[in-house]
Amino acid sequence: MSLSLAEENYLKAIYHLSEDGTKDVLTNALADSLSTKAASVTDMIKKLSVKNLISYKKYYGVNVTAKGKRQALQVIRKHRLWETFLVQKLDFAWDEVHEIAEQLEHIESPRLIEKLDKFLGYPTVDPHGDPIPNGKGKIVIKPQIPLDQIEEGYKGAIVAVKDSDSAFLKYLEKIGAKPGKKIQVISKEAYDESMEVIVGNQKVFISKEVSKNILVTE
Amino acid sequence: MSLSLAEENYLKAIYHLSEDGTKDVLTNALADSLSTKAASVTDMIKKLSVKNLISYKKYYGVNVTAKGKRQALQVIRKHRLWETFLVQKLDFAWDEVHEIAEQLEHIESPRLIEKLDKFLGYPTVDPHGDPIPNGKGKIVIKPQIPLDQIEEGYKGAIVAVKDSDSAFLKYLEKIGAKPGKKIQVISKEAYDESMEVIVGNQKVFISKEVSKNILVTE
DNA sequence: GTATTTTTTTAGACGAGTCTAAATTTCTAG
DNA sequence: CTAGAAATTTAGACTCGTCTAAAAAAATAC
Repeated sequence: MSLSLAEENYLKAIYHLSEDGTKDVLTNALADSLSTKAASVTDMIKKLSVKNLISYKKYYGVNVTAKGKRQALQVIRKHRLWETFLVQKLDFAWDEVHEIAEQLEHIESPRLIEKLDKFLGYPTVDPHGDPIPNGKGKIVIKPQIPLDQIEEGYKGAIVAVKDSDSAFLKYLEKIGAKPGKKIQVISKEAYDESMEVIVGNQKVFISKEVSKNILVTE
Repeated sequence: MSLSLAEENYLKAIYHLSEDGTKDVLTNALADSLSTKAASVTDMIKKLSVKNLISYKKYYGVNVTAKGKRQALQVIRKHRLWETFLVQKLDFAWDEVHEIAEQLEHIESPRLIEKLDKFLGYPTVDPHGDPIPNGKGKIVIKPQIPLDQIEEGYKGAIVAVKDSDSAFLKYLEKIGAKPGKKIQVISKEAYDESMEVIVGNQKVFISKEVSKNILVTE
């Protein structure tokens, strides 16, 4: 019983907008997120509801069921594995891969995903640092703290970045800051909370604007 | 002006059934090949015709136009590059990749295909030995002769296989015969045209049934 | 060269997914 | 607590790709 492309996209959007199933999602929010109209959302919501993938109470928003969550996580797993492939193997920049992965995530072949996962060395995070659900749909999240809450003398590594704005990603690229890289905090300015850090082996100054969007290990 | 999934599939089928644009394709042949009904074929044919991708005269079959051929070759290029990726990088067997490539060939991103091509080292043939059209849609074909027309003493290499039946491919796998492998003809039996050949460094007997489906260099 | 069979096309319908416009329900200001 | 605003749902229509059944054209048989 496999899902259509549209069904997968709705399910994924609901899962994300509900913040991993914790909040209910409103019709208009979903319409905005999917660049469609509220009427279309209502139609699709009814279908997913009949299939027991989401729970829906008229006028009060929707959320994924356990079954829907499983399916959403499979799509997310595929999306993030493909993004990892595009960046690591095909040499795409982080900010170019989203649209392509958006297409690739709908390819149906469990064997393909298994083999891709193996080929990539069973990665646990994608190029943005977002966790990749495993084959059973489990997400293993390492604790991650925004860099702006870190004190002088810290040593650790970047695990993820929050903002996915292209200009921001390009800036990070330039200073060599990407998930997996080691990072040290040399000094922190009390006045504006700007920091001097070592990332890779380069010393750089970063503003609070930037540091709050970089997530690091404990 | 990009094509829908169905349009791409029709175009590709027409191109293949017309033997690269040399013969006209009949409605029923197309319906069989696409596992659909003649009425559906007629409908789609009209659409492709309006878009100038095929030329169509009622009751007399269709063929690709120059524009349609270009598009068909792009899809075929993508299909064969993905098959190559699946076999060479993800370690699939030849006979498992067709259906997956059938999905992957519709992913739209010229940059993706360029980068995939580079990643694979600009291959000229896919795992079945079929030529991969280049970025401009040109096919570079090496001369290829069915092995059953070859005489004793020949030394050359396998360039392709004709039959794509799974059992046949598995048999070839077993005797180590795949495109790129060197092959020598030790002896040929006049009575049934069976042959003794060395492929790789293994000596094997093959029937005419098999040899006529193996294509080799001049 | 007419009759029968085969192939192709047309006519009309359907499901998926979307839309606009109108109706309904819920929210919110005063 | 009620009127107006905002959000959501319903009604009806459209496109895409498909189908079945019937009509039309072409091929074939005798």
